[in-house]
Amino acid sequence: MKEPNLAKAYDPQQVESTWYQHWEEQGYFHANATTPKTPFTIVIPPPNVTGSLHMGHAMYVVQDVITRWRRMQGYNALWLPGTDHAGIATQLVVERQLAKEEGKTRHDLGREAFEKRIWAWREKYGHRITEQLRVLGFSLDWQRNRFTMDEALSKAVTEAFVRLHEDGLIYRAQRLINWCTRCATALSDLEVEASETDGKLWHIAYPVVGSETGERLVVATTRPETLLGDTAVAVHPEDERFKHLIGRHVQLPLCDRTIPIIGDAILVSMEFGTGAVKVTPGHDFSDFETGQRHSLPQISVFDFAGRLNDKAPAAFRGQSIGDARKAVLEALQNAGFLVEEKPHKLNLGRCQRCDTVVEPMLSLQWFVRTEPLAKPAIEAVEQGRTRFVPEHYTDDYFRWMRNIRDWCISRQLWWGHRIPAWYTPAQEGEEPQVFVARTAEEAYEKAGRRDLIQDPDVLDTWFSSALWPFSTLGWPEATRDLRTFYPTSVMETGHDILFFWVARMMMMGLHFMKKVPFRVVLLHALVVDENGEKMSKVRGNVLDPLHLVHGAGIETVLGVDTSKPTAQKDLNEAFAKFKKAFPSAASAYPQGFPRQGADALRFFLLVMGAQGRNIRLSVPRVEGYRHFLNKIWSAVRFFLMYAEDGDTEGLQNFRTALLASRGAIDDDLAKPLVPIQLSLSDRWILSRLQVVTDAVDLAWGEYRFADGAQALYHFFWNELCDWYIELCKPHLSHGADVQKRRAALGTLQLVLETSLRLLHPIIPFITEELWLKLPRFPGAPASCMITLYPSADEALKDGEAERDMAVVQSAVSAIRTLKSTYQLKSDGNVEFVLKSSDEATRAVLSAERPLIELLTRCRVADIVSDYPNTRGTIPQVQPGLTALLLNAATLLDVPAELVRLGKEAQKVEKERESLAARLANPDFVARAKPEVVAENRARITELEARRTEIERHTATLQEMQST
RNA sequence: GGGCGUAUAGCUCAGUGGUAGAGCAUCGGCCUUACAAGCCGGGGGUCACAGGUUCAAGCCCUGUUGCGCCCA
Repeated sequence: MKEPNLAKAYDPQQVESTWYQHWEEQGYFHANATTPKTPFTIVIPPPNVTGSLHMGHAMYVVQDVITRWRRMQGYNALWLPGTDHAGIATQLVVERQLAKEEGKTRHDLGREAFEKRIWAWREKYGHRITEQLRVLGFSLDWQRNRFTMDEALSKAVTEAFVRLHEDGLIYRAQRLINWCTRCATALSDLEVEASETDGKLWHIAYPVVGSETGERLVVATTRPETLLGDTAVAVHPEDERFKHLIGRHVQLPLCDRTIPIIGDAILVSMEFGTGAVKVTPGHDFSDFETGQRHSLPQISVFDFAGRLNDKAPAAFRGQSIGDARKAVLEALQNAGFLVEEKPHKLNLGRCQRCDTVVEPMLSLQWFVRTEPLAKPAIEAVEQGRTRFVPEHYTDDYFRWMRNIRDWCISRQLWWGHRIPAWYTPAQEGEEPQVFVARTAEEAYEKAGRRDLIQDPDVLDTWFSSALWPFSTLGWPEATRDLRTFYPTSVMETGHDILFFWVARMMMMGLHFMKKVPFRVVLLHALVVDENGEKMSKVRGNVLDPLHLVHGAGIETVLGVDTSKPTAQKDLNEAFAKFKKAFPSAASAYPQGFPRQGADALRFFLLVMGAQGRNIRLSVPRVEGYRHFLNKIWSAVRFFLMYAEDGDTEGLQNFRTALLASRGAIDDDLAKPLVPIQLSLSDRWILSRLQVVTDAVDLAWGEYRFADGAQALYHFFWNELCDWYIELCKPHLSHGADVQKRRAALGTLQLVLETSLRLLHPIIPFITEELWLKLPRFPGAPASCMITLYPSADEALKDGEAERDMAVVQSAVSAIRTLKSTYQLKSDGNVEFVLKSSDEATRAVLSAERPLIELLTRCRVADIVSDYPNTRGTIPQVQPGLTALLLNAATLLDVPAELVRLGKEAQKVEKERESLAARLANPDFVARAKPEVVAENRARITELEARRTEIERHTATLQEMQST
């Protein structure tokens, strides 16, 4: 034994500070497009360039596991990194900075200067996110790092736009679109989030024109201010109350217009409100459609800044929409048109970015005609060329694709890809002509004139993202990368961007590349707080993954600025929110988080990311996985204490020699000169290693990461550490037999080395550190990450060893239970007899007696088939064997022992009865699978034996009690 | 309103028709020379509810309820 060259305890800081740079410098992350190896590609879902790391990015660990696994399996694995330019978000960030630092707006600067400003900002801060991805150990090929605003990718965007336009799949039209008054831009349907809001429902009376009875039609509305743009009132054509009014007109209150009463069964529900609906095609999507059905005019009464325009009556012009509502209601009230006002819950569309209520506005915008693009994208999934994991997302995909609406892609921003369309200058009474071209020159040529004006708008960021799987590989150029790595293998992302992104990549990939962009779409769970609520800044339930990785004081965790005078108050408020969202973390870490390390966080996310449910972030559980890493650390440390530096040659050949000795390698030269004498525990752990290797292989292949990670956790801790390491100790000690020592040391090294490789994709840092500490031989790879991923050796699977080991474990746990129940000392004087009627069991017990004694620190006095006089003993009856504590007369509390045995008997009897009932059922015997019947028979036999055994001891005790 | 997911130990979660499990927490005992970030042992369950299919249901089917998400 010696002091190993390894710190006593695992320290994530020490382990994680250097490896990443080394890996990157060595080029291990780089995929070469010219190797003959089979390519395996993942393109990263590009994080927002303005962003910083959040738990969603931490989930990229799934991609890293897949990539590292495939790389180790010998694939030419490419994981391509990049960021997107996040049009609105980035523009907002820089505008805010400009306002704060210089009190200026972007208009003060002008477009060109503002764009320069954003680029400068990007230069300064845009790399934060990529640095943070490195902290988590992600094996991204940084030589291929891409940004959606790169020259090449911008070219791809222009090319895609022009070609889609040529194909008739992009058009410009005046439509009702979603308008965010704060961001001052159009949005696509997806960027609008519906949120239930407390509002009111107003009943407003519209006088019927020419009614002799003074009849008034009362409509119900949640938006009275849009009344100014009404162009009809609709009732249900079957509604007996109003049927007679269809075709007549009403006087529009506050305006000197009359509007028709129409019958429309689609828009109007007779039960809702008053049964009459005002129709405002200029400000409501369903009204717009109604207007189309009835050829109604569209009147816009708001401008793009959210104020009433000159189409509204003079009294309201220039007011904000909110003010106008109050003014309209007041005017209606005064004029006697307001009938009723009651509370009402309504769904409001809000801007995804800034939460402002979105206004439907009539506007001239660019659209993608999606239906023809969706068709092949639907077929590709129907035919299985792309499949979803978990599978149920397939239905969501189909549903959305089959009801797809045209996609508004123009944005009134300054940051993004400028729309490649040029117009002739506006002239009285003439529509400007439109020229779509790759460059201004091309447009001039097409137009035959030079005084064209380029469209000021930019494209939706998601438009460029939709091209990501091929634009990042060089499209539209026919590059080597594109040939090699497209279609990509797996797309892994959160299910929240299935429509935003995945569906659109499918459409664009198929359109431009004629091949699906990816074969598998893996949709992971979202990371939520302990209550299952989505993390959001508003709720104050966001945790920064890096605070867990590096550790952080409570002020940092809560994001409180301690230099402010209100710091204490802010801290208290933030902590209250934190406590609500993360009760267990708040009680365990009131002062902040200790350093958990990237590996622990990775393990946690992977093991919790089982399919079909969200991941509730539990900091104590992350810590639990750090403890597991410490366990791995100390197990390797244990090995290093015994490993001898000079012996590496023998150990390097251990596996080969082992397999040759099993006949699994047909090579006499590989056979060891001295046979390898494996102990039962050696054979057992080697067999278990093969089983877990298979399990992991299966799990990764099916993208069941939780299963694989859990299997490895269980194997390493509960089999390798809890049993094998304890069992091999006597073989490693100084007095041990040299052959046994060699076998144990070789086995331990083999198992550790293989385990580290199996674990590497999950926890790359610690496995690299430890793997390199193991004895190495010349020619070995320089890093764990470029070794071969293990696969099971069939020759080392050993059913006999597993059965025999189960006997040993059963005996050990029987003795331990008694020891613990009776609080016996571990002074080596406690004696047991092991009893089994089965000869094979006794043989195993005899052979492994020293180990049983070692593991229990007790003496096994005898191993017998029967033990007639049990007076003065205390039994622990296990399946297949009984352990008897000897010389227990003084300890024995007869009534208490009777209770203990009684409970045991009850448990056995309950199970025996249910089995007996099952076996007594002729249908079961006749119809169940034969092996199940046999299993049940064997089990009932065993239970009966145990029952008899317990009854015998009970009888003895009762006899003792009565005498 | 439509769709999807989910309900299992105090908490977080596995469980792929055939003996209900893990981690954390809890209780008891251990500083046993790899690891107290540890070791050993114990307690803890009407598998949301109601029906059905089956020889057999936590698992499959139907319905109900709670929670979450998506779409309108």
